[in-house]
Amino acid sequence: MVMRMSQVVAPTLREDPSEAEVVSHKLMLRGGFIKKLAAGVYTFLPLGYRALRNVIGIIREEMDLSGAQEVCMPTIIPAELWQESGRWPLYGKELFRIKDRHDREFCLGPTHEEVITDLVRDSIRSYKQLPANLYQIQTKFRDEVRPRFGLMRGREFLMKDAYSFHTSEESLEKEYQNMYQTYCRIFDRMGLKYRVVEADSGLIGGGFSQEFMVLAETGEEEIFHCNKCNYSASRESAGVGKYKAQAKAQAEAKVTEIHTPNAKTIEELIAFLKISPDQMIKTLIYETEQGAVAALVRGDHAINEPKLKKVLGVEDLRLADQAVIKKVTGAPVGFAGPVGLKGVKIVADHAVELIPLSVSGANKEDFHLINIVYGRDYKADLTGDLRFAVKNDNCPRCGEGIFDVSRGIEVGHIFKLGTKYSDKMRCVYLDEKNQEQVMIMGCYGIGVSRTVAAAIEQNNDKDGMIWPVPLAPFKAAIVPVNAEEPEQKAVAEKIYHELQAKGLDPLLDDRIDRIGVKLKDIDLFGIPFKVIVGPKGLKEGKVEVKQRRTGAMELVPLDQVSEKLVQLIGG
RNA sequence: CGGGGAGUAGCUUAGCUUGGUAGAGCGCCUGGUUUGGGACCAGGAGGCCGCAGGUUCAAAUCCUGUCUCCCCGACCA
Repeated sequence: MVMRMSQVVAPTLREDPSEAEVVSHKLMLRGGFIKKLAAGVYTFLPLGYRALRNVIGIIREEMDLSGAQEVCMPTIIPAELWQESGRWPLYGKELFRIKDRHDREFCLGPTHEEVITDLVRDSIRSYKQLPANLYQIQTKFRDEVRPRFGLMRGREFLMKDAYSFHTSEESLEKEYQNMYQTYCRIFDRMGLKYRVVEADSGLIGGGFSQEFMVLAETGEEEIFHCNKCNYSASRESAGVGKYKAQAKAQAEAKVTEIHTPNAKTIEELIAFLKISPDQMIKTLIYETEQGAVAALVRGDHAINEPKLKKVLGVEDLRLADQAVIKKVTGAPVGFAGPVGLKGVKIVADHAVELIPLSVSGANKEDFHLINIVYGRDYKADLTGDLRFAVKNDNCPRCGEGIFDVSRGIEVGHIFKLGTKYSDKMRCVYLDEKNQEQVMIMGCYGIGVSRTVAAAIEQNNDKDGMIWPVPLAPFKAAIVPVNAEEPEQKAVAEKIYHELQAKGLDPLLDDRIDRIGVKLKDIDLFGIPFKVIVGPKGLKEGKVEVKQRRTGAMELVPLDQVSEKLVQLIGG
């Protein structure tokens, strides 16, 4: 097949479409890579689909190499399976629910633990068939509350999901490491800069998990990493290490009640009392299955509810409403504090204990207390790490370094699921002793379409995308300065066929357009190399080879062009 | 789901306050002049002004409802 630009369906735009905000979204729309059909639902046009196929190809090759087997499961899933796993009522509105003509309930699969578990429990009976790792590359649906940023957070998107089944934790651990290595190879091959972080496993459940983050200034996620050791974690799960030297409280300063009319928020208080937020105690009243609790964090910190759950050992946690707050503290919202608080468990973040003289609500409308000393004026029933980490916090792993923060885009996530699904869905096998055992599972995802967006997010400039070679929709574009001039035309065609013969995936820009227009488009597309065929070069029997990323240009004799590109593209 | 904003040609948009023949730039088509980084001239095609009601002699414009899209927040295997 000859790829001639004059025939490629790529409706490019000179202006940014008003619907796009982030750079990858703008560029893909401008380059005619994708077209929106509905919020969070996109068509891939030829150029976009070529890039997507490159991503798919690398993932598929590496997954196959890892020993995983590809399958393809339905996108439409009967509700019964989800009821069996218990997720039907839990998953909420994000689950795209539909009914068939007989009023039977289904959902569009947002993830496929249920389907794969159903498959494996019926297909695998013996320990001799384990371990097994099955994967698919398939469209997923999540009715996101707010789809945004183009392919970054769509409602319909392409995902690679793999599920492994084991007879032991050791076997799972081995496969988990295998997947870890496989993921590293996948993202290395794509030429993307990424970092692996420890993460919270969220609704999918299970224990330890790691996320693969493509680094980009514009990433949605904050990544915390130690400047001394190799600890790195997502904002949700980053632990806060031990605090260093603490100032001793001045015991003589007595707790004093201050009238603070209308000052309910931290901002209002620091302005009113002329203090800094790190002197404040933020007191949040929560309801749990064990009753109400008062959680304390420093005024400049944000509470991390999953951490709070862990420290308290509760399942159910929600912020108390006004009535409960009034009952617990005796004051309206905004005046809660730990001093004199009775009848609720008090749980404090480590940082709160260390405030020398702190300020909090007085549990009395329009009053706050100052000069509070921990241990003298109140004591927490429980202390722990309750808050989101911030830049410069101490590393919990090595205790030496502090956190740097960078931004990234989550493109991969690997989990040890354990028996969460196999247990509920009775996915069992017979072991050597003829005993029935529940399979232990792992689960490994890559956001395939999101990876395309992430690659652009990481690699672009004012002129457009800059594809890493392995992902580029075309590796090289041959651009005659004047496509109507016979010599240029002939030379361009010849080079085109040479490159194609060498499997270099070239594009021939045969459009009858001014050179500037053609080059602008090719740059926008992010094609790594351009071969410019013009009269100046031809006089000396040469063409120009120009690199998209660096702008570097080299004159290359005609008979050496294909060789040169083989060398540049790397075969 | 809460707050904000926007729907006018393929794209970017003006017009709306103060109702009276729907405009521009880009792109597209034809002809000509050009031709090494988004050319120029001339001519042309292309609009249910998101949709539905209402007010009015008359609605892109005013009123009501509704749908869609975007942004911030909450949410996010």
